[in-house]
Amino acid sequence: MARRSDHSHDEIRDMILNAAETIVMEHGLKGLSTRKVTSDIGYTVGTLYLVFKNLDDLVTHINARTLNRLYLLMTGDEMKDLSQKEHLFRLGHIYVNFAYADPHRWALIYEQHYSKDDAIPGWYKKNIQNMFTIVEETLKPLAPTCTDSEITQAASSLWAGVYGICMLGITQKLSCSGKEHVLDLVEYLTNNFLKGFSDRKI
Amino acid sequence: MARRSDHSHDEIRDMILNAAETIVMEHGLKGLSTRKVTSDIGYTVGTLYLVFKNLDDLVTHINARTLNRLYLLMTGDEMKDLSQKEHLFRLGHIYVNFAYADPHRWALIYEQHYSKDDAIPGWYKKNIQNMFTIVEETLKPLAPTCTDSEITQAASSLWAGVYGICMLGITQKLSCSGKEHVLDLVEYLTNNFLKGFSDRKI
DNA sequence: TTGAATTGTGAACAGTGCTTAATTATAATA
DNA sequence: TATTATAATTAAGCACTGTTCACAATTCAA
Repeated sequence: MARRSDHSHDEIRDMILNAAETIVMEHGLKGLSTRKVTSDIGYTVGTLYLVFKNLDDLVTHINARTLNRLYLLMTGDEMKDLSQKEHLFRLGHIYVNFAYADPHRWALIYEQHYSKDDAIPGWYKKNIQNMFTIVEETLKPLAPTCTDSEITQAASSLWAGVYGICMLGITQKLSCSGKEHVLDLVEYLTNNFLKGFSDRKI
Repeated sequence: MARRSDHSHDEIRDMILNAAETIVMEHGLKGLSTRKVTSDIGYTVGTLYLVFKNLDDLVTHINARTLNRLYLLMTGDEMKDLSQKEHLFRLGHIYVNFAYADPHRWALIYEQHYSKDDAIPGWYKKNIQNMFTIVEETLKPLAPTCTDSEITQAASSLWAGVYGICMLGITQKLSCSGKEHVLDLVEYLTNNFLKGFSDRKI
């Protein structure tokens, strides 16, 4: 049994996050339990509550990690030297591939439903917002006369759309749910959307 | 305690579905438990398992009801005498209003994640497909030269997009999540999509 | 009226999130 | 070095969860 000298507070925090992530990747949210996580790292339940407020809090931190990973991919070096249109299509491509690479971990972001009392932490909301901001920045050059609020609207609707296709694909609610088909759908949506978006008259 | 003469098998089935629906509407999936449902109708747990395979099966049947209700709205009388474009916008309008009228009951459709062993029942898959079919039928006249498979692709991507906007709106993951704003986003997506869809050259 | 068939129960099992009194190991002090 | 104080960790316990199944209650048929 682990004693306190074995690991620092921060080490335990990381160990819990890693173990929890592994469980989620293999068995989804359903497989995630406080006892399973802590026994996997050689501790007992109580320890988890010294580090995280509760299981929901742990999930929030897993999701923050996931969002950060996705953010890094969406802003990586391979995104340089692309036309703005190509840039947008690449973003969709990255998103779908990310989701299909680890469906459980990706879906966890959207499986967490906060009750009214226990609101979404502000710092976490920013993590979500960051993704939309990338899309906004990509859309801006495609319609230079657009107001900021219309850019926000465009990014919101397009990216929520990309999410929707991805989610219905992964949860088998589309007529055809393979990754390649979902990639096609995202490209198709983006393409049609862009035509309307670029050609608009103010 | 209820005795067998009190209610027929089918009556109990309906009572369970009604009670479960009420719980879901008020407290979401988290509030739904076999004991709560059955005690609400004056029975005990065991009875539920005489009527439904398990809790997942019950949820599937709640969702089937929800999808049927939505289907009726999307094919109702008020849908007649509309231009094809108006028809499509009206579908989006109905969908968003339906989701916001009972967020928990609507979200339940997408909260159910089937494991690989326990696949989605075929009859239930048809219920999902029906919704996409309505969209397909509405899109067809807007691009008469389209192949069936492209119509399917268009309906899938657009409607999954509408779903995505709705879900992120209801779960507070958009910069602005009010119903009116979500309605705007759906209209915006549909509008831009349609421009690309109608103007396409084959 | 008796026996068979059906209907419903509720205890039991193994699990869940979370709390907390008690215990143990370390660090600081005398 | 021995003792005390502090912090880390445990393990038991609470009120739940889904699911099963031997049993009891009720109805129907003979």
